[in-house]
Amino acid sequence: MSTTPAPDAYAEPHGSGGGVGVARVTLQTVADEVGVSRMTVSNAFSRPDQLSAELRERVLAAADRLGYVGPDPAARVLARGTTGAVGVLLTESVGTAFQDPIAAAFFGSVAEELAPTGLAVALLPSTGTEQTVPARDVPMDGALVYSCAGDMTAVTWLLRRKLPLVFVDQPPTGDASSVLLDDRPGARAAAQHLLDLGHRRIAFLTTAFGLPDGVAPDPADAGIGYVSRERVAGWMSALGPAGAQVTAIHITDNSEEFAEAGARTLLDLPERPTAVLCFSDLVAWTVERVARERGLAVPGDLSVVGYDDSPLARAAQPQLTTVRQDLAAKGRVAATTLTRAIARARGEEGAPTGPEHVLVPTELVVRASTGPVPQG
Amino acid sequence: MSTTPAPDAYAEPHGSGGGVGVARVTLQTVADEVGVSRMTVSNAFSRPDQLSAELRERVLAAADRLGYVGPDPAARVLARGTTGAVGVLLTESVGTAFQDPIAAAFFGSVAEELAPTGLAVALLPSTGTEQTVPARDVPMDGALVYSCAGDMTAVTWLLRRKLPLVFVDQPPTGDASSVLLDDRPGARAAAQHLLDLGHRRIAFLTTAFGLPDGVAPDPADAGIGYVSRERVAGWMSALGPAGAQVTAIHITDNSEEFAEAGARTLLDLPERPTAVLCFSDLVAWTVERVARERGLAVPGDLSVVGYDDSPLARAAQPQLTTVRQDLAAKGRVAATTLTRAIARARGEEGAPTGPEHVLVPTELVVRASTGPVPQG
DNA sequence: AGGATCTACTGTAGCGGTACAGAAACCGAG
DNA sequence: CTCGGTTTCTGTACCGCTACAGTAGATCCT
Repeated sequence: MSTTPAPDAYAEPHGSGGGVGVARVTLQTVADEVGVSRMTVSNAFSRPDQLSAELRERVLAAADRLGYVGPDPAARVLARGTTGAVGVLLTESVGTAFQDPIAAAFFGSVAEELAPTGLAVALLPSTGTEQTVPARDVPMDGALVYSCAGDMTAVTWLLRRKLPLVFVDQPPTGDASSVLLDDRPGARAAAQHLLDLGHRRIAFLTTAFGLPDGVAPDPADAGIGYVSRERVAGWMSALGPAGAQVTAIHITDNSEEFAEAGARTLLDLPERPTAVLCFSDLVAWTVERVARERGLAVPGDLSVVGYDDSPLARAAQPQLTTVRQDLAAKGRVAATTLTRAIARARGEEGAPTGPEHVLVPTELVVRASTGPVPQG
Repeated sequence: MSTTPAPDAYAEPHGSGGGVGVARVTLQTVADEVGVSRMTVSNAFSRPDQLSAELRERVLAAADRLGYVGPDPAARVLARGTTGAVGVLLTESVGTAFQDPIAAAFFGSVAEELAPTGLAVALLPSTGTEQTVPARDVPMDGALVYSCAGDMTAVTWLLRRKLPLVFVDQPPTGDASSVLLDDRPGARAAAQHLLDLGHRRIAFLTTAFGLPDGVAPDPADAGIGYVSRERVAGWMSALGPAGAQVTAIHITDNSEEFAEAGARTLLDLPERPTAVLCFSDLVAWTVERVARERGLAVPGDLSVVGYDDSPLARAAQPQLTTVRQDLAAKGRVAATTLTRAIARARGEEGAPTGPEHVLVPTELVVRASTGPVPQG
């Protein structure tokens, strides 16, 4: 015995890649070990009711012994035809999307609602390499298109794949479903609130909602500025008939930087408005700050209205009058609308027979940043 | 000719499932149309250099005509062995993770850094259904484990799958890589700053960093409270030697609600501390608010130090002295560490030969919420 | 006793691609 | 005219799993 060379000496005769190539453990490996068919092992993992509890135990034990984790997800996806994941298509810059607490809260709510269904959420950057375009190459059962102004090529891929789609904060294309904020009534209420306080010289501070002059509107770009347009429409529906004197100031982006520039422009106006309707709480918060820096009182000299009712609205001094959107609800609705769209594509029972379009309500919240129009 | 029945009349002879079952368009369909092999069509899409430009054009045109979008992602994943996606394992509650601006900014940075590589990010809720456990069932090339205190079952799945893993804000297991915040020096500097201002009665307001009494520490739970422990260790490394009188107040969770309770406890202390070191800016911000409500001046009566340098730190009144962590950098590093770990698993050249462990620096930022110890 | 119905397991036939090793045609050089 | 080297396309062999239709034996009912 002692002269017998160690068995290991003969292992891996050709010493392939230095041990990296350990033959993979598959269903078959386990099946051979237990002495059953591959199908039985598959059932032991995926359909326990198809075999006796006793055999299942033995199979699972053998699998454990061999270090078999379970059916390979990739292979399972191919064989089953479902992926267990849905995509979320984001704006050009994913980072920006996450900086925005509104977007972040929305994603969180979506993921949370989806978790119990076992669906994972895949974030799809709309850009990609030449080689890899997530919207085209990531396996998924459906996708959420979230306010993707501009870059429509990713959306085009999703459409071509005929994936169940839900457009959020953006009008839908084709037979996709949609979840839109019912912005107009909320915006209208905010404007009416200012009118009721006696304001007649009112400004908007909002992101651009039209295309640059001379650019032909591309139908594929229908989503651009949709949200701003709706909010402006809501504001105007109250202010127009009342004959208020309206000044619109456009800011490039919903960021503190641009908001600050916009606020300065606003306060430099020869006939300074007595109230301002802002695209977001961030903008409103910035206006408050700039006004304070100039020694103007809010709401004494200037009433400010925000939008979203984000945490910032309550953190601001004075706390912002704003239009609340229920982000948690929006996320939940988006998630269920998507799962229903997927069910529809699969022809499941009880699934909707066509695309669904949901409006999420908005509501005016009056706090301390608005007050009666100053005398004189 | 006019007597010939319309060709359509004979289409779909067995009228299968009412049109739902339109035979799927695959590589083969296109290949037959063009009269080439399946392989050639595959190459037309995936490896253009393998065929003549002219033929490729014809293939692509035919594909377009037939409505063939491109190789099926699921099948491609199986055949190629790579998925084009990485997972991010989140805390029990995905929603909570996204509420937290720190976490949100981190994810954004990760996704942004990953975008150019064409990798999508899959959010893995650590829970799932009985049937579906994302950490086990989602195809991915690797994963980030982000501060997943407690629930280790999902992590266990990832480990068993032998996926390339990067632990973030949590000590790594096995041969996983890690990206940790270098909390101690920053925390130490914050504590030293208070000492330099003359403070000797100092409180901590932090999330629990130990296990409840009587619970045996489970090695698998090594990650629990890691961050708090590090910060406390940093604070103590300065305060201990200086002989400061330290009171630790534990809060259940890094939320405004618990922070508020903690702040009250703190201010009710018989011998009220003159300064407080907080686990986060959110906690510090809350302390400022509660102090203000009680008519205490910050920093006149109480110095407050935050942590993270989140946007809240600058929004607070007075602006918070805090310890900055560079979230964008942390995200970038986490992303590249993960791609390197994946490269290593694939045995690519230039890949690291072992797990990598990166420390992200922290830095004290002095603002207005700290001042000299009050006289008397 | 003789079907009808279950339960427990197996075999076959894909799912829709890609890798890799040819084979055939082409091409300039010796 | 032959020969090595390209370029261009093809055939085969998987990737690892699941759906579905069976088969065989056990159980039940009348």
